[in-house]
Amino acid sequence: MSIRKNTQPRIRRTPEESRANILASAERLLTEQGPQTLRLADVAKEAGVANATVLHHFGTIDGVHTALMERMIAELVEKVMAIELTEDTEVSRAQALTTLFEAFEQKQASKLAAWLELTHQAGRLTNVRQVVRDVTRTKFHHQNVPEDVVEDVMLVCITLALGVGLFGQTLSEMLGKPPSRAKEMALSVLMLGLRQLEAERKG
Amino acid sequence: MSIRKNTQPRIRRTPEESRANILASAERLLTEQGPQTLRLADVAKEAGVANATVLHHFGTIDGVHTALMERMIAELVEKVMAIELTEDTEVSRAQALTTLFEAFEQKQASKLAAWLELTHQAGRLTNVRQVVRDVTRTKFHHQNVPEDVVEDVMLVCITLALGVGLFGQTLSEMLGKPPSRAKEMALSVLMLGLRQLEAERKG
DNA sequence: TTTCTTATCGACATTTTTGTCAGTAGCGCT
DNA sequence: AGCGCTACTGACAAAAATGTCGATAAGAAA
Repeated sequence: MSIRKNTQPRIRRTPEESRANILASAERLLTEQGPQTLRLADVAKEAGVANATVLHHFGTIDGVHTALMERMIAELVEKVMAIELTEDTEVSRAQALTTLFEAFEQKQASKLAAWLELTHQAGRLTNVRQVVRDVTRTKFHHQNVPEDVVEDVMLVCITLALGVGLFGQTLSEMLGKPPSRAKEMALSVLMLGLRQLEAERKG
Repeated sequence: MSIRKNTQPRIRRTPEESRANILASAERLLTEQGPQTLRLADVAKEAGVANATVLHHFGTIDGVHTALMERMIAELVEKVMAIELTEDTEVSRAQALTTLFEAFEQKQASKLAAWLELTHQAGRLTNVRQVVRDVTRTKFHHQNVPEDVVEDVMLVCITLALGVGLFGQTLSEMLGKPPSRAKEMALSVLMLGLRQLEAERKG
């Protein structure tokens, strides 16, 4: 006489699918609830699996954290590298900047960056320099501007994009303005500032 | 026959001193080790007191968090309000911006802000709007610029200051540049951009 | 000195979170 | 159908973190 536990039928995924499912849930938690909800039980529940299943695929909860960081970093890098800047007109530059801002906003890449910074894990971003170098060469090589000037400019753009991505919406709303106001203002100031910087270099 | 435990002599502080000591330790932990080290045992150890002592003064570990947030917020507000901008020349404006950047950098105010944002506690910053209003009125009332334009400008400045404060150093170093490079570049671009914005408004 | 208040502490209790393990069940293969 | 592999699970164990409590001692006041 066997006792029949009324459990749900199991969903059996490929290891890749299962890992992807768990990481997607973790990412949702990170961006919607904050890093402190990235606990074993929370992640497992969000993913709809048992705690032990998470550990089966990632070893420890820290393994989940690491894998999540790497996944999000890869996503972001891909997005940034995909930004088009074939010709450097005002219009195309504005578009590129807008895309950059959105890359740091969507998928909460800025939150990831802040998380890394606060947890002193920014060292994981080992390829930032390489990415910036690649972008400098591939997108700006047709300009006659020294590479380290381009890098300095990208430094400001990224810093501002991160600031806007992380704080823009909250700050805008705190001041009783539409949530995209910070982004818009940042874009304006950046465009004008960069134009002037360029003019100064030439003049 | 009494057993003499070899314990350190107790340090007895006033409640205010004790709270201050604990909060200072917590702040040190937050900025040097990250938010996840703001645990009861960590804070107590850093402050050199027993766990129970921390709870005696703050009730729960969350009480410590709250008190710390409030303390750091008050500090920051004080610093921002102290920024001088009597006359709006290029030089005085540059000084004011530099001071603003440093206010968000020192004492790790940007880390506090990121912590609040990530933990969805930004609502604690209830007086941001009031501070911005006050600054607008007291520091800019001599200008003939509409108040909400001033507010928009301050929005960009704060966003950028937060971005620089949180990510500036790390990003600069990742690109193989001196740690203050992001701040310097941000200042340049901001100054030029604001000047242009002003010119456009007038023209 | 003696008394009183209370900041402080160690020991313990409770709760939360992580990790282990042996057995179960889905699925492809023969 | 039967077999083998392994993703999956619940139950349990271990560790970590928070919080409670009675006793102690530092300092002020009588």
